[in-house]
Amino acid sequence: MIDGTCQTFVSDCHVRTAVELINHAWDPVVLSALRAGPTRRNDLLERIAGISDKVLTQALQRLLARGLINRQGNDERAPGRRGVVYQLSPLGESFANGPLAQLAQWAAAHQAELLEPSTT
Amino acid sequence: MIDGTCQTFVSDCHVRTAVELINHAWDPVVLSALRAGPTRRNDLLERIAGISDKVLTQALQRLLARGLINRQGNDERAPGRRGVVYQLSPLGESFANGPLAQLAQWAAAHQAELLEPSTT
DNA sequence: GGCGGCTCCTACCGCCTGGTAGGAGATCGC
DNA sequence: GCGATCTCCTACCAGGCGGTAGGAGCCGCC
Repeated sequence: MIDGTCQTFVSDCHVRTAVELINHAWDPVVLSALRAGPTRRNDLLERIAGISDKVLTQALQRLLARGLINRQGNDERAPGRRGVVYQLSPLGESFANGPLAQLAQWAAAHQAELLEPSTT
Repeated sequence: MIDGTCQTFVSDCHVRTAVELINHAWDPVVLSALRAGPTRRNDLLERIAGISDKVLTQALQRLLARGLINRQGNDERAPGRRGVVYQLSPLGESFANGPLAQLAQWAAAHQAELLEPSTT
């Protein structure tokens, strides 16, 4: 997907590129949680409140693969290693503090106007 | 979901609120396509390139239900009515031109740095 | 050594999104 | 009238995300 069909200024295929970054519902939440600084996996599990063990692992792997976060403490994923710490990469920081934060701000500002399809 | 647990400034639960707006991959694409102005359904089908008939209908319904777009030309959805035109509501405009556009801009600017998990 | 905590994996299952196919109803043009 | 076009719906299906459960391997503490 997302071929080079981008005649319009920015918002035709780049939207899809952007959407892929937040397609997995939990990824931006993890990203946002990491804005507080380097965090261990278990702390993320407690902080994020609602995320499951597996989903967090997958989200971290996706974000790692995308280069949005780094892990520190081990060269490879090793079970049991305790010093493992995840943190935002410069790219991830730029994303989390830029568009992601603005998205959240917009949602916060317009939350009242948003008609939720589920709220009858 | 998204209860009032929002002790952190903006980016804990508002992120989830925001994510719900773009959870359906095609919604922001449709929204972005509507930035060009009021458009008929069939024109959207051609313009968006890749969207299927059903998905467009569903996306339009979701966006309508959320108040992000309006339809003009009929009071109710009526099969066959030709004058039906969809356009951004003020809320949708604020979203499409604000955070969504910035998201796309960020994606455009950092596209090269994004390692895609699928690109080998 | 024994126990618990931490990280990570797998297998299974349910739900939802998106794709395909087909059709209904209405309008327009001939 | 008739066909073409447009809007919208339904049914079915594949794939993926997320949740649950269970377990493996390693570490630190007692």
